[in-house]
Amino acid sequence: MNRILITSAIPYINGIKHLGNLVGSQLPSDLYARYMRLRGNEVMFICATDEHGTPAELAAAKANMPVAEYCQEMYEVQKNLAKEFRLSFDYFGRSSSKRNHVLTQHFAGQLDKNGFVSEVEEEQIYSFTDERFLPDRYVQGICPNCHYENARGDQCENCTKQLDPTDLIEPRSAISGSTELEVRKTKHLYLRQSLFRKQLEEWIDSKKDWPILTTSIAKKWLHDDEGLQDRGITRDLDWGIPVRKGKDPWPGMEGKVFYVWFDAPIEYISATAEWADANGKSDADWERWWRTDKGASDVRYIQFMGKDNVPFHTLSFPVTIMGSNEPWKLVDKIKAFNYLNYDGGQFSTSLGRGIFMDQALEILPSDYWRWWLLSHIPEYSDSEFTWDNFCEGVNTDLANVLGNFVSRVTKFCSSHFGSKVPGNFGWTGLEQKYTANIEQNLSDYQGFMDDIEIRKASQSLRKIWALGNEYIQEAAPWVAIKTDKNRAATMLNYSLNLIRFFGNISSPFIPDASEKLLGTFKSGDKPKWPENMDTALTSLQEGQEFVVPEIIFNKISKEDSELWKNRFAGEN
RNA sequence: CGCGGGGUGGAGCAGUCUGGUAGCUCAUCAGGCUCAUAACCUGAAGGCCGCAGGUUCAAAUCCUGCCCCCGCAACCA
Repeated sequence: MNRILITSAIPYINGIKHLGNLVGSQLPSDLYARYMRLRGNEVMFICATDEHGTPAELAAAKANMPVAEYCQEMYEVQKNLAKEFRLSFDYFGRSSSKRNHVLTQHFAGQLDKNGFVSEVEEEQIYSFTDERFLPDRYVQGICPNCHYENARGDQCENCTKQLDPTDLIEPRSAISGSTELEVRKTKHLYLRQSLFRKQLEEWIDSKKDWPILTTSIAKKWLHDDEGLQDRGITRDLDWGIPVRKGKDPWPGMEGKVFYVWFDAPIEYISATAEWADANGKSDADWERWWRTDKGASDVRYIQFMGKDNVPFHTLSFPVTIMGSNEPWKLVDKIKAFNYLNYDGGQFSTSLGRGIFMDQALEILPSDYWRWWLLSHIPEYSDSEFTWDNFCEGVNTDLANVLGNFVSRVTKFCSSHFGSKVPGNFGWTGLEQKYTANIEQNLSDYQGFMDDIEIRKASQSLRKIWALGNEYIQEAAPWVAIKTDKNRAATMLNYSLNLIRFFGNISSPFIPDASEKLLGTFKSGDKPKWPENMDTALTSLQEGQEFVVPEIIFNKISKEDSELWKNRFAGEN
């Protein structure tokens, strides 16, 4: 038994996430966590909400709520949606937790003590109307280069020129539109990442099993321009973790908070501590996952995230860990994903374009989404959600191949033998042939899951389901029943065992359906990974009762698909 | 010459590292079955692997140049 620590990138608090967010980190990490548990490993699977920063404050203001209250509410919403998508987190924490405050301040103190923090005086735009400093992106104006009217303070999206907010002609606040701005001097803490360039490069080079996407993004930031730059880790905001050196105040930094990207990854650790608190465990119980001096040296740690998160996880957060000079666990493997687009464009929260987690569950159960999203996950390039592809995938794989197999077997069996498992009067070469074939595919499936090759794993699983139909077609119990009832009984015994087998191996992808498949036999079994094929396919007792299940997956009709296509097309 | 990813039969993808008769799923067509959710099974047709050169006995795969699509990746998250 191995110990596997799994974290999903933590979703930002300002609203309900769309399917692109879901498929980029939470869903694949859940797949892996479920698989690893099924294989008998000890798993700690952590996620949380990422609650700090300007967008959270603005979203709260828009909702006319105090920011803490807003976050509390959205946390509950996200937590509940995660549950409905069957995301099996051991703990779903909050980056605003007490634990994270303490730990973030602790890391900052350690980094400072070790000389990896510097204080930098810089100029920032302050808006009187908004009563806040504006991040570069929230300053708009006319581009000095191309005269585009809505250039942002970090970059002009029209001519792509990189800008400073002070370059803009007629600058205004993107929040209020106010032009009552001034440049103010303000002091911030910088993380001296540049000192770690060599160490980071060696560390990244030592990782041979990371996706190209992960390493190429990391390398880009290591080598671009003058190489890895120091980064500001504090902000002039109200909502966040107050800047402190461990437990002590930080002179000159009063009223400032840590930058979200500094405290967000630390929440992976803090959330594990929150897990311990919530379950009446001791510090030792969470530290054995994170402290290599306290039992974590045999832990394998895997992170899941979208490509936009990669620089923080390959560079900044490792620097935070390394620079602490404390024995915290570093990540072993980073699995990063590209983006999922929606029907020819991007998902858009502001335009209401695309499908959001709550809406998805209004129209179909989670397994439909889980299966399609995972089998089409943007693993090696951006991929696209279209209703035609979605319906095709769901109807073919889930309804026609898997669901229909269960129907034809259970219905045929109950009409000829009653709702009891018929006897096995001995396998022939046919059963042996299919067993061997399934075993081969199971071994592929297992290999792909171990390597986190999700699309390939889904193809192997699908192939196994299809073998059920191929078997029953070739066996043709509807012919055998006329002349040799025992032979027909054996075929159905084998087929019913296949249903149970499918239930056992499919649960990482489709946990609810998996439960239904196992529930067919009224045994209340939990999914269990098959260790031996012969045993797995002969495990049902003769005479054991089963129920003919309701339709497990309904097909999606053309009408529904058209209806949904229009509903989610967005405003424009 | 901003950077990264991608360009393989109608659609979605694998194969490219480690050159050697181009593979999978879906859709199409034909046949079979009739237990089943008009489902299932079998077979066929369909591709000069973005373009142009080069290396080689041999290139989707290696090298050079070019074209096209997607994304923006720390100071929004």
